Amino acid sequence: MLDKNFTPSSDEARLYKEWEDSGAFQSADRPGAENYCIVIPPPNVTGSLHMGHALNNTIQDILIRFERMRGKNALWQVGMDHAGIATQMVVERQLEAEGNVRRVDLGREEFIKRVWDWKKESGGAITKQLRRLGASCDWSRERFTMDEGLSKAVVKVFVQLHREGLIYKDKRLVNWDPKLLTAISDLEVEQKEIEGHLWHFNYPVEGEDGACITVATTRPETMLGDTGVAVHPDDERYKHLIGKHVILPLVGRRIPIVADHHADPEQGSGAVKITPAHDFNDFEVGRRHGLDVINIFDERAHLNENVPESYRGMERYEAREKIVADLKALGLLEKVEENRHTVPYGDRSHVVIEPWLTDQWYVNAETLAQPAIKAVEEGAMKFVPKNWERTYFEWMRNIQPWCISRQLWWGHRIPAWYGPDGEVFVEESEVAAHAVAEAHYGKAVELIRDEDVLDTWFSSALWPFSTLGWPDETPELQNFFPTDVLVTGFDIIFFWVARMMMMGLHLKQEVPFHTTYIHALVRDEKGAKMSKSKGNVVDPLKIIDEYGADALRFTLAAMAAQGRDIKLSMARVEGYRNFGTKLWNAARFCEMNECMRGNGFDPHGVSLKVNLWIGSEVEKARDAVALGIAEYKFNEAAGALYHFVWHVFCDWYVEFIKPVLNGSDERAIAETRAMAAWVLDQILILLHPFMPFMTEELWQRLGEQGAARDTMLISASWPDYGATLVNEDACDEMDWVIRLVSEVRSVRAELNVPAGAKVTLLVKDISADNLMRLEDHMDLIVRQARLECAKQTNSIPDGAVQAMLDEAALILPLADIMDLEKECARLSKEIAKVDGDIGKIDAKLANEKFLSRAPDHVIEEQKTRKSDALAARTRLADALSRLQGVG
RNA sequence: GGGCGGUUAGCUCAGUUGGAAGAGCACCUCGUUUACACCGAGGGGGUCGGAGGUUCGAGCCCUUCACCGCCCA
Repeated sequence: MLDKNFTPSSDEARLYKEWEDSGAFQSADRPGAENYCIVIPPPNVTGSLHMGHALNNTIQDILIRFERMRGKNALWQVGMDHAGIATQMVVERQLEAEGNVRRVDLGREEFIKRVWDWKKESGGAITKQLRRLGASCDWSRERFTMDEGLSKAVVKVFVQLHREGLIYKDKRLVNWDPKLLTAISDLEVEQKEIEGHLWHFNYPVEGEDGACITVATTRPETMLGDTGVAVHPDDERYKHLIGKHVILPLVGRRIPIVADHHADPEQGSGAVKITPAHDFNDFEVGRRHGLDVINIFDERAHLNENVPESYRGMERYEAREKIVADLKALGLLEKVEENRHTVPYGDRSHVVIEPWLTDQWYVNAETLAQPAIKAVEEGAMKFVPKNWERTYFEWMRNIQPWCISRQLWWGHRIPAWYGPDGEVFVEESEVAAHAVAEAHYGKAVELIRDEDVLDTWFSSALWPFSTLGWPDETPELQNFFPTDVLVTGFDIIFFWVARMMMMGLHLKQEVPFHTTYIHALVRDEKGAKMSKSKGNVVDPLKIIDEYGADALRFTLAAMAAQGRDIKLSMARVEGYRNFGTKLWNAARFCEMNECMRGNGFDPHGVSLKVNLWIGSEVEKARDAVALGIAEYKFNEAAGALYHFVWHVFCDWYVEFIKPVLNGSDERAIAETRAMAAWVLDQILILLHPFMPFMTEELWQRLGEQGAARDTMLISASWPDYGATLVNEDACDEMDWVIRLVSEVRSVRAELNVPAGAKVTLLVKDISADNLMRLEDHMDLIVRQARLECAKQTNSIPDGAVQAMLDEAALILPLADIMDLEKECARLSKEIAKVDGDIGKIDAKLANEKFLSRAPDHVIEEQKTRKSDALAARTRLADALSRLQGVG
């Protein structure tokens, strides 16, 4: 016997283990079956499950469980990325805490060993958390971007792209993180608006006694590296100064005044100082005018030997204060304004990024982007919802070289070796590099390997095929590549989707997946983005603890409408937990009533109208769920399930069959028991992708009686009913019964008829068909509407209440019980409503243009509605006058 | 500045090709009817952000304005 509730806390872990142990997560090698593959967006090895992961993986799990049940050979390829910067930071902090050891003290090899130790012990906490969510990924194929195989892929790709000229080394300004001491890519920089200042400095013009040009800057410290001043060519204020020079204060350097469109006459003073080594725009201006490039910072953003001695070694903000003070002392500080502007911050270090001139490796993204753009234009890869392709195009069409080298130790070390003269040899191994070098120099030479590692996203870009075994031509690669759908958030389109597209198309000549489903961002219930600093983070594991994984999953699915963010509310989670309990208790009802599954039971063979009807509803629900999932409209699929389970199965079917089960017709009882058990099984199957734990538990528990189960639910087949189960006659009939019961209940409630009072229902003017329906379903109508009896009549007793059901008048002789005043009020209200309808319809029908231009069926519909409304009005008015007569 | 999205019931949100405004929660009334009070029955509640326009007909299409959010400069 089932308990009153499902207990997630004790059952979920056990069920998950049973699934995993059974091998159900592994792609079955079903001969002839279609292949289906999703690669997980690899979570970060340092990460832990947040609400975004919960949504992302719930959706993937729904898809994979659904396709697995549909008989596909389904693989959910799981794994993690090595998160270069984040992981290195974690381990460095740990070393510091343990004994104040820095990574340089350990040396590269020992440090890397420590990282692996850390990974073994505490890395990958998220994989356990994904299990708690119920994620049915194939753990036997778990991959890590630093694994041997994936590393091999990375090296191969680097060497190949280098040979093709698509990877090259260049000296450019990079986004330098002076805390982490590494370059980072444009995407890892966060632009933040801050309240700052705009300092106006006067630079004396050479040879113009006392004349100055005023430049405005938000970064005074960079003036030590100025090599020019730019003004707009059309700016009348400065035209006469173009070509002249200024003497840079504090430094004494003679630098030119150049005309460049970069200078905005509207901004600041209209003249702008140019520091080519420390500003991306200035770098371009400097290049256009052949200005010197003077680097004034070291790697920690302290001033270096290229500045006057008194500033050397100073930290950048310390230098800023001193420079402002010194210029002020010289009388060259014109003014200081409040100024709101954006400043670049490192997304990991949270310090201000310094544009810095270094040698780095770059990918020629522009070339690789072309096929990736084309693939989306031509529909080889589709975004769902479609509008995200605009974001993709926008970025891809303006793509910049991708800086892929990182000054870290944790990651894939760049396979480049340098000879004594700096000649570079890019090869797949050190041995190969030596061989090539020997051929180059004519003798064996010592080679030094590049110290840097690759951006983590470089390896992630290969994920859809490297995890399947590439560059080896494995069976998995054959079967599952290209994969089917990528499920991710919009914030990852640039980081990952775009780069996978570029790499997939370049290396495999195919899109890595045909669909990218972009899901919502999960926000808090007020709509704010969840963040640690705001303290509004909702921990999915806490929700799982309190309500169970099924409730969380169903909530996320139900709220995953396309194109809108999710504001997570606990009330919803609770509501869907209740939904689960509702189903659980319906199962309990079935169990109590011995609704056992029959061997070889065929729902096509039932004869009772209720059973024909519920079979129809099951099929409709199945189609709605399948369509919703197939179209990535998870909210619609979830809504269809919720409605069917609660408001069709529980509210009506279960109530309808009670009189049958308590009756004496053995055949009807047997049929209904088997049908109820069958319907419940269908519910479990349809709901399983959304609520895997509870459905599996019920599947097992209910399997203890009746026909034996062939499989666990996770491996059960999505239903194919063959010939349709939809029986429109049965649906119409039961719909009529439902409307009849609802109408009587509504009247009773409005008139405050005590719930315990059994009343008589009289029907007048009922059609022969409906009279037959009334008689056929007498038991359940009487029970549901709480009637004494229901019978046909030709006359209306005094003081009776009336309602309409299609052609029939429903009459409740309640003279003794009802509140006369209330009934008059109820009737008046009804009449007013009908009058309102009639008015609207009349307005339409009186409109000649409507009659001449609207389609016939619309006009017919309006006419029918009008005659129905008039008939109802007559009835109601008649009923009202009778009552008033009594009163 | 460029782009994208949003504004529908107290709250959170659906609304397929334009043809009678929906759900969940909350609220109110009634109810221990043998699966379920994490429940049942019934009910109230919306000038669909504002203003124009197209149309016989607009929550839906067009124009414009307002406010909110996000992304990119």
